[in-house]
Amino acid sequence: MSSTMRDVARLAGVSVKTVSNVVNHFPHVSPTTRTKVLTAIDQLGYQMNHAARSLSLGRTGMLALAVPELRLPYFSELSDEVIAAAQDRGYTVLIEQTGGVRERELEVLASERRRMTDGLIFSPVALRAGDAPLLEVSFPMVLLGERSLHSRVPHVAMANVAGARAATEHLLATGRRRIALIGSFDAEGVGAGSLRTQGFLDALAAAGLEHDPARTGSGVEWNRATGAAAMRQVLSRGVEIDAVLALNDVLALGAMRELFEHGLSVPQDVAVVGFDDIEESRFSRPSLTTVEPGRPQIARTAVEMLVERLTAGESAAQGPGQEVVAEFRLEVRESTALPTPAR
Amino acid sequence: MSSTMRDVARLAGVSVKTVSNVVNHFPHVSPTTRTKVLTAIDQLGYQMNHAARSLSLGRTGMLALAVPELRLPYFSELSDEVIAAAQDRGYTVLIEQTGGVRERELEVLASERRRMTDGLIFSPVALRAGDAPLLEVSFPMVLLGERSLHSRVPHVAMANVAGARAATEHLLATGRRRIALIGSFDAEGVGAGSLRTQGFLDALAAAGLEHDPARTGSGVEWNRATGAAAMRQVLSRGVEIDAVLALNDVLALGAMRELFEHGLSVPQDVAVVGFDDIEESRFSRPSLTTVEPGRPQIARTAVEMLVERLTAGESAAQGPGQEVVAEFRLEVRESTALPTPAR
DNA sequence: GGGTCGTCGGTAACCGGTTACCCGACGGTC
DNA sequence: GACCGTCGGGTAACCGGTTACCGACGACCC
Repeated sequence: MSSTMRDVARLAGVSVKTVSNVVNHFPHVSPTTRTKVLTAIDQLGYQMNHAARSLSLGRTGMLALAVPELRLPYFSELSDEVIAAAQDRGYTVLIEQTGGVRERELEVLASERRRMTDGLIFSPVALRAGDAPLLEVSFPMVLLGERSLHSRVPHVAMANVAGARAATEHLLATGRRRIALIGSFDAEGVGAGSLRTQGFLDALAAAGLEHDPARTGSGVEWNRATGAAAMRQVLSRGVEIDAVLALNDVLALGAMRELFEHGLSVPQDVAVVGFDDIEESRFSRPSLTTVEPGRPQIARTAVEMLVERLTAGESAAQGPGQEVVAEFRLEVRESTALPTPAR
Repeated sequence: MSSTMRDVARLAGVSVKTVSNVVNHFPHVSPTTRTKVLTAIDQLGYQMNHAARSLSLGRTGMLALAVPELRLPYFSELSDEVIAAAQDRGYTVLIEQTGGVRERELEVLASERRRMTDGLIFSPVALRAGDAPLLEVSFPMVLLGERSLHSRVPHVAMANVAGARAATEHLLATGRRRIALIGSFDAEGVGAGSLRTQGFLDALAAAGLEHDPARTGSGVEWNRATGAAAMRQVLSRGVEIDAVLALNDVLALGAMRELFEHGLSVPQDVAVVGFDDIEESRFSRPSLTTVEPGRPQIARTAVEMLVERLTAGESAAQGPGQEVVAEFRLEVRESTALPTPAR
């Protein structure tokens, strides 16, 4: 069907080595020879066979990115950024979805696709503390997540505790005292949920306040529907609230939706804060105050760390479990605005 | 580093052919032999080298999906559905982004990644009528889009004209007469924009109405920000409106946001309809009436058509440019609700 | 009991690149 | 004019699977 390097070599009257030298931009090829080869390639419409190259080199040029779900805005935006960063370094990204389910997250580590990619950027959300040993894998991997889970695997973390704490402090600073917590997490989990909750509780404690469990709306899956349901749960208990901290933006958006259904206005009656800074939060009504966790930096850093491992050769193994914590920023928007003084 | 089929064969005391037979689930392998081989595989932790297999078989087991942008909800949801459908058939999906830019869409057709995948599901949005010949490619491809662009390439289309017409008729049926059109498109384009606009105009014409160009808000890039800007444009002209048809959901969401900024309420003052039925539209405030274009069916059908081409062998070339048009459904939600009669 | 058929498994060529190693040619030096 | 160093370019082995072809062995039949 398609032509091979041998065909090109024959047509150009050179050897396969020379063709290889040309396509790989090796030095030490005379201009005349180069031209001959390029002409032949053009004439035959030659395109390199990627499988053969991979087999020979022992690398595929692909990185895998494993995320819970692509349809969650945070992860689709993250994927976009990872793809861009990888592209800059000559890598192609293969996305895998785990559904945020522990079994499927563990499967990712042993998947057949590990043999199709040179390395993995893995964002687990359902693994537990006891799973740490399973992360000691033999292939290059960079984790997106919390330090609690892994010992010697390099990873890029976000400031979950500090971010949630800052968000909560912002609510406190604007006079709110009865803050609902929307979204929960697997008790054995070590993911963002427990850390963000920690930051929330820390801020309350520092202000001498205690969290009333009746103000917690549970929802392990973080999407709009569970956000709405969790909010409904809290409201149905008849407990008074003047603010909401949601564990992420989509939960917050679902919660806002539910508040409106109940005739409560944001931010006049209830202030709302999210976490993630997805694009939608800038266009919701009202726009959502949220924690920007440094997602572009996370994507870029993860790719850089992984590519570095890949190109470092033998020295790769020696590297200690590197950790980078991205810088966060609180994006204050309408959902936590104070009533105008004039009022 | 890792072990090969030869190693397994040696340890199991059989030949590579037998190992191959076992891992590929060929019949005619005695249970005892199978067990020996599986034990050896287990013992060595053998995993097949994917590149070698691809080289030998001449297929990679990967399908490419080229979309404008993953961060647009419509495409992240579509990607999820395509990945699921491909997985069911044993294929892995590689996502490529074109940014909705014509040059990059053309690049996709010649990309190095074509050699890494067995086929392509391509959703072009910026190609023009004159580009049709460029789509006569030598590799298996299924297009997501409009029939106007391609002659003999199999494709899966959505009912853009009929869907937009139904949406517009719904607005007319609820008494709206001064409908703004939000979003525009490349005049030379043949994408969804022109077709949806066509459906809109058709519906108006059928009702004996004419569209006032002052009610068109332009925005070629379809996202929330342009939706808001387009709405602002229309409102700033001082022209009266009682409804909005946006060319897709994110434009509609941006437009709603802008209407609120101007103190207009939806649906009391202005009714709004979108197109795509992204998940967010069910949770916006108010929830958005929209056209559900049959996206799951589109994803499934596209994968089925492509896989069929791939497995059909030589007969593949003979197939005529198959076309499937997905069934749409108008999802009526709050954004077009009639004021309650009691009022 | 010998021949034939069917089953199971071995051998080796092949997929299409990369690259270690080698050689030939050419320019420069004494 | 002979020798040496340098550099462009050729040959062939190798990456790790798949598979055409072939041989061996057991069962079944006459």
